[in-house]
Amino acid sequence: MKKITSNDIAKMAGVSRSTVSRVINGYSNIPPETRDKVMKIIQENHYYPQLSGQLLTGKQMNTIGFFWASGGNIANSPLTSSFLVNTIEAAAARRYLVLTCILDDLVSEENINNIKKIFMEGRIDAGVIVGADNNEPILDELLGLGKIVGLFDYYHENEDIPNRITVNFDRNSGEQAIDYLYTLGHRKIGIIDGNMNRFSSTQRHESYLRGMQKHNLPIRNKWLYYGGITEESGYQAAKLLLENCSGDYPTAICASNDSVAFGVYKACSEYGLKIPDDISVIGNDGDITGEHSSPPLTTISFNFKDMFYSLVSRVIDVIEDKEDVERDVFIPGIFKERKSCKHIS
Amino acid sequence: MKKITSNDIAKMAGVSRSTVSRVINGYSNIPPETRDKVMKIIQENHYYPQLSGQLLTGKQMNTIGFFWASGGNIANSPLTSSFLVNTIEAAAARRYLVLTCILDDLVSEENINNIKKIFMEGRIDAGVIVGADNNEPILDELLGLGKIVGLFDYYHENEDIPNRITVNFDRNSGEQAIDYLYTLGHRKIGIIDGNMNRFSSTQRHESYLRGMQKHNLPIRNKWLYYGGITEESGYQAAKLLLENCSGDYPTAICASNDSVAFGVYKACSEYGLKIPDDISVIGNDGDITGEHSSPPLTTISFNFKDMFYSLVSRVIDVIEDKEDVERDVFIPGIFKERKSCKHIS
DNA sequence: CTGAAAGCGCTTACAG
DNA sequence: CTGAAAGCGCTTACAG
Repeated sequence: MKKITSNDIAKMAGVSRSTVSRVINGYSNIPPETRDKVMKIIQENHYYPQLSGQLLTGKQMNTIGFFWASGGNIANSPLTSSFLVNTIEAAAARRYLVLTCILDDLVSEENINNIKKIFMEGRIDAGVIVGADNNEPILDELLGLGKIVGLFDYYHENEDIPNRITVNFDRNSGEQAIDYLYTLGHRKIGIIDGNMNRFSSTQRHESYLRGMQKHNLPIRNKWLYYGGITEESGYQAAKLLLENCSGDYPTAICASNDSVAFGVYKACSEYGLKIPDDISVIGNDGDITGEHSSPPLTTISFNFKDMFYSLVSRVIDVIEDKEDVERDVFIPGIFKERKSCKHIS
Repeated sequence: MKKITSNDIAKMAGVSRSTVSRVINGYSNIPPETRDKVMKIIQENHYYPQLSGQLLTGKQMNTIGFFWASGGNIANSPLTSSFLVNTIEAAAARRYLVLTCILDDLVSEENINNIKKIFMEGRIDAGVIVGADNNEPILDELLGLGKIVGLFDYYHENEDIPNRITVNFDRNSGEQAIDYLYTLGHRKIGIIDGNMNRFSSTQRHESYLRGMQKHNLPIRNKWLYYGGITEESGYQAAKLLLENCSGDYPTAICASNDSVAFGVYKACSEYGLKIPDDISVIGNDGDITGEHSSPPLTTISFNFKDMFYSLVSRVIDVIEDKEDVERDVFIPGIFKERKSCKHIS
């Protein structure tokens, strides 16, 4: 099956390639009869202009890259796999396609070469990167080369880089959690942080501390631990906390994200502590699994669909040279009261 | 930032474009000094050959398309979102990228045009389509136009189309389920089918019937219902079954897939029937959620990762003109005994 | 070992 | 309204 070109169509229709091209691209100055004649031949022959030719004459790819930049399996968590799907759907709404790439990190030479190649050889008009630490050199390199990159959970203060687009979690969700616990009567509050290489985790950490200070609550090292992004990491951290506070348990624990909160659940259950009767737990993210956990997890929830739509549509705005595109957007959290926190006297 | 071309590199290095191209493509007849000189300039300038130029000289895209062809949200189920991830990883192992596309159906004119365009304009070397019914005209059209398409859960007997690659579930899992239930002493067995537009569902249906006949078990209409692919559909079907059999309950129910089985769980619980004490349930698929359901679901499990690796690697074999590529592969199920079936006397 | 030339499939000024 | 020509960025015979 020999590939058919605009030349072939032109010959069959008895016109020039220029005219074929004009018909395909909807030029107005083509008489209807010519147009119909050419279109008929095009359809009969299932002719589609080849991307290769179009690209060379300046056409865009209409494709954005989605890079999952952080080890672990994107598929295992409904939350993280929704990131990809949201990206695909947000792009489709603007008639863009998505080239997907799963990388274990942004550090190995092979991965760096891969991602750079994909950007540089003109395969994509822009890229969305998820799961990057806040200081990966490859990001600056891409940006320095003029590539448009959209980042989820990434932010640098006081830097104005027009081709860098970000979407982030609102930075006050920690304080929100503390306020709520304070209202419920809690004064001894423990904190389990997330992965401190991620922007959101550092912000939540600081926000927790701000909340504690505001209410003059003591910040005790024995109630403060580093977790991570997985349930396991939260479990390990919570076990340490419960083990090392010699019975002087906090009455509530703030978890930097919902996975960590589920780890806290597990550790508490091993220590015979009932949630929320013996200890209250509050999460961050709003993972749907928290609706069905027992008890259902009180959390600060974020609309990830909105976050990715915001990110992707601004990235596409920049591709299309729109003016006044907002570079950095923070999405507010929504407090979801469920059953994991209890009023104490 | 003006885009730099091989011409620019050639000038800077004091050689011809031909030589630059030869260096990039690793031709052997280049003296090391020339090679190094050119490479240095290339790296200093972050030069990457543009895909647009390479494509025109016959280079492949090294990209396969992943089309999710069936309404509903791929992200909601860990099972279905793993399909995409498995495809991406299997492709990456062969140095292919994946262009993803989520379609609600393969029927609307817009979707058909979209998918056809992606294939025809040379954006992808082949496509993998998941969730297609067994008789979508667009599939035959694509195949007829010589496009390489990989299909999951799709099969036509007695047809030899070299550019159609399939991977399917082994067709005896229904019989396996019946055999097992028979061994446990069950004689009154109900069946809830899946989406009968899918190849696997029809095969499971027939396989159940074969199993019943083999053991001379009665196939009663009142114990036989159509479900679908969702938990909700299984729930509705099971409710009908329990409602309409006037108390003459089957002692066991076969569910065409695990989601349907969870729907059966829900319906049984509403009817006050305990699993497995009052009624046994056996699924199909091996969704990990079945490990944690209560009771854990006995099922015929399939290794979806293997299935997608098999599919993708054979698709790539065909792209690369390898010989003797197996067109149709059936992956055997693995019986997973958990806690949802009980021995009865 | 290496350069000049042709060609891949398009689109777009340019000229008429 | 429409065709001939130039050009986009590469690679690959061809010739030397």
